[in-house]
Amino acid sequence: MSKRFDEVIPVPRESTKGQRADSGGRRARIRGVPRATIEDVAREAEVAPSTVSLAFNEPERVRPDTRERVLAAARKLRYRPSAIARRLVTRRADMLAVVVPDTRNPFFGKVFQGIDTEARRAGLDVMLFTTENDPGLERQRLEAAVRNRADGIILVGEHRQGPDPAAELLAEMVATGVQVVLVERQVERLPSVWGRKREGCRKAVEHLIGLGHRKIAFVGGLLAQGGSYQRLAGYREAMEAHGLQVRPEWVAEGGFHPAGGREATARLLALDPGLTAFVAANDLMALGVLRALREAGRRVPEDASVVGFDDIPEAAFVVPSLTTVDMPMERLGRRAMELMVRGLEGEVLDGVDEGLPTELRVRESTGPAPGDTVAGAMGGQ
Amino acid sequence: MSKRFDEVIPVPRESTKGQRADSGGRRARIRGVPRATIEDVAREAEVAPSTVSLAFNEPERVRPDTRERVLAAARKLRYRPSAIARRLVTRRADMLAVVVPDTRNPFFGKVFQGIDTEARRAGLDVMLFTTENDPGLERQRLEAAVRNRADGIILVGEHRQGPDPAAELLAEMVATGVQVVLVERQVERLPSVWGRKREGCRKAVEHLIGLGHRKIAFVGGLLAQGGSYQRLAGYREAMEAHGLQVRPEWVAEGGFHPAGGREATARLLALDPGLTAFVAANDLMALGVLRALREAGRRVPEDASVVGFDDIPEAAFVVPSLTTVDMPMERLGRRAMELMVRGLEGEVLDGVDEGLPTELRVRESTGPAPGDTVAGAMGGQ
DNA sequence: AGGAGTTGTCGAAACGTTTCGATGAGGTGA
DNA sequence: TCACCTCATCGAAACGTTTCGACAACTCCT
Repeated sequence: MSKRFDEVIPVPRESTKGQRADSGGRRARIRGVPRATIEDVAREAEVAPSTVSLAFNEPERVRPDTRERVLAAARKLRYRPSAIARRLVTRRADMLAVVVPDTRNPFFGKVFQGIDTEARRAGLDVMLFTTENDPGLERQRLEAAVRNRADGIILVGEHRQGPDPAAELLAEMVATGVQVVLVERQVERLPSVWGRKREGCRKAVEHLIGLGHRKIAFVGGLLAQGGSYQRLAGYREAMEAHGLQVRPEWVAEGGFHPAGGREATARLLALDPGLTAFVAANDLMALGVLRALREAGRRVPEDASVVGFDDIPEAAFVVPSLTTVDMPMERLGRRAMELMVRGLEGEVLDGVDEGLPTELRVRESTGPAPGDTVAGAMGGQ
Repeated sequence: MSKRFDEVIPVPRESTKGQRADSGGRRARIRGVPRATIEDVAREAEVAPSTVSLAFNEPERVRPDTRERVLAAARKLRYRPSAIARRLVTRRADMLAVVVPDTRNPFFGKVFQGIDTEARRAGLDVMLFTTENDPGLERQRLEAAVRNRADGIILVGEHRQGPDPAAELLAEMVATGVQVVLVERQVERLPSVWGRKREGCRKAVEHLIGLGHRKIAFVGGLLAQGGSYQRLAGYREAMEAHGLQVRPEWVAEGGFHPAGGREATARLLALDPGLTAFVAANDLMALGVLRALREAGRRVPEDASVVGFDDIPEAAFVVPSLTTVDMPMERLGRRAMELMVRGLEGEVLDGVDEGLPTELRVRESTGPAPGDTVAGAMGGQ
């Protein structure tokens, strides 16, 4: 019966000019004792397969002694029901796909942790895909999610400006009943959870202004990687609200990592050595800012102030500890997952668009502007 | 036909004292136009379903015009083959499970990135499970992997001392043909990839000894979370090789995060204020060490030296930048995945046990021991 | 013109579950 | 004792693919 698989015919397949990326050449599957199936258990327990199924899924519907017999047989044969077969017939995967740009960034790691915690509680398994910030890859990964017939998909992370390249595909998925939830991303009509970055950044800038700073730079992320428009907008708002002009040479962009922050800051300082404060798009970049300042011979916070974004665990521990805007990362993940579960239960999530609050955490990296003795009185939101 | 799913009977299920964790209550599946199946495509293209299958999987075996017709039909109907059904019949999932302790730790994030990169290239999808360092949870997650009939499983991260709690389950998986690859973990006979932590730690300590330090502390991870035995062993080796006594009060443990490092260091300083150097089990902890030292009024590197472990991206950017041991995290992931692919192709990986080299990166956080003017001449491996 | 290969397509069985309607054994009330 | 109901179990169909052997239509040779 399983004869066919004992010796795999390695299919000629010589002309491997096949450009079908998802075919992925056949592999051998040689060794391995076959797994027990529901039929094996049924035979062992002397009942019908359907009874075995009942014993597992609706135990109250089978007589206690039968159930015990079935369970014993299952244990004896080390039976583990095949989620594959079950999926096929129930048309439910009990599985979702999570798509993130990059697992190296602690931000996504924490969001994922939140997702995973809730998923576990809901009994859902999770496939994880990374996109490397590449829209083409992102598309492929979304396709993979639908191939796998995931019940739902959580898409994390901003995209470059302009119409969302995934919008059409997402719409198709929704049409076929896949539940979609967005994190830190917005697409018309799709449920979304995000941190109030604009507000957070405004608070950060107002904090700096309150400390007497006037020449405040914004160190943003790469436009191609989602930029940091909301944060930039918050920066602008706060500056303008206080009658401060935003000079183009006060805004720089760099990769969302320490090196990016450092290089951007070096450029900024070259353009205007008079800058006294820096707002970075995330904490990793802020570390780069700190380093660039040190290399320029500026002390923090005496000569210059720095604010980060996210409040990663490291932020409180670097020296000087980082004033930063707390993004509720794990909560974003948990909340997204809660919505997902509600959506899967049939609730319509059409208008849902939740901005979770952000909080300014003042630490050592910000202080009064140099030469300014009247620190104070302007902060607050 | 799909009538059955239009209105889901919410199954009484009142006696939910069922301890079967994996049953996860039924959910509604209401909306959603049905997906096109291979039969729909066959009908549209006026061929048999088996021909559609051929057209996709062995295109050279169907006539070009037929193939074109099939592809056109598929495109028109937005057909996406069901990976589920395919899995059932081929008995291959083209999918693996990756099990990590915690995605918040950048270490695992980078390892995963390596895994994912290679997996994509091999056309494999990946399920990710986290264990929170809990052996019970780990077991559950492994069970989930076999339920899902993953082709292989990559298990990342150390376990507490003593016999590996997962060994038995892993052996069963191997017996049924699941390919297992371990990262930073060793179980008899299972292929494993790891960084040479002992050697790395020895280099770190020798570097410190070379700088004149004699009272060197080891700030290790929590025993319950895998401890850091290899690193501790390297520390011991180096100390003893240089005739330095290892005092019990020079070794402390804490959680693998900044706070853990800080608290452990505070304890160490209380026990022996004479310590001049600290080796931490990872960079996150090292940040905590730095902070604890600062809080104790010690300057780094003038009064005390600190070495971290891993070389996370932040390490080069904090102030002072961290001397640390580079763990080839992404490479660990990539290598594990390469082994996995070879294993899936039928190669026997029985004796494989690869220790990838680690490298000491000397930066600003280490310097000559206070009061020692003869820095030098003893470093090296 | 007839037989032997070759090529392209097809039908049916199989993969391992769940679910629905059917069946039969006991229990109950008249 | 008979009709009726309930309860536990069963058999068969279905889920959406792949694969194997069968088969017809061509091509090629003699």
